[in-house]
Amino acid sequence: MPKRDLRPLPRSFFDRDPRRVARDLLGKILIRGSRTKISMAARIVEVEAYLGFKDPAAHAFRGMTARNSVLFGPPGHAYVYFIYGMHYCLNVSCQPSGTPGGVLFRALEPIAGEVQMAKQRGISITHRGDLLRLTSGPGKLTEAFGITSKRDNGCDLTSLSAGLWIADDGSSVGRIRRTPRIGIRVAVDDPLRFLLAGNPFVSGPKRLR
DNA sequence: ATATCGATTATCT
DNA sequence: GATAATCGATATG
Repeated sequence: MPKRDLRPLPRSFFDRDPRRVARDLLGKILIRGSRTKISMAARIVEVEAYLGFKDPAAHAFRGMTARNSVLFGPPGHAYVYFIYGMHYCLNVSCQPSGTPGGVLFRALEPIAGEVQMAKQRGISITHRGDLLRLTSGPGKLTEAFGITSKRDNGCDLTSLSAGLWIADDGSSVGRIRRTPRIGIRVAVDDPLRFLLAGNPFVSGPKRLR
């Protein structure tokens, strides 16, 4: 019997190795809203872990900069960065201050607020399958959730104050699959991508689903 | 000051 | 499978 308590996950949840956080984040819910109203909600179905100084693919690998400083701060905060001149990506910082690490949100399964998501994505939902294009990619899900500037960079995802948080609705997750990460050119063999096996909202090539 | 490239997406062949 | 779109961060001169 699922919980209906959708309060933010505690900071301690994120104060761990990004690989552990990534795996445990699958099945949780990303929520946009306020104390009185949830405007959007979607299940986390695909994430990637990025480590610190030992991970050449991580933004934190070459040390702290103005851009990646959130990764070096306390756990549970949003690291939002701009990529390819047109997309934003959302991460959550992991591990204690001084130890960089994070988890990239790569795909979500919409639960509520699909109309608003479609509006912010600039697409209409007229065919079966259009829902699949709402949040099935790191740049898509940020656009759907209105994370379209660095305004959200650094916000606390363990609090209601930013209007963006992560909750556990008590639902059980099915089989979890690990694969190499997508879109990187170094450390291409490390299996740090985690997904709900067979979930239709997952991004990337079919062979990695 | 200028060049290169990226944790992507949409569109075309 | 290949490529354009588009810009901030980073590297190099």
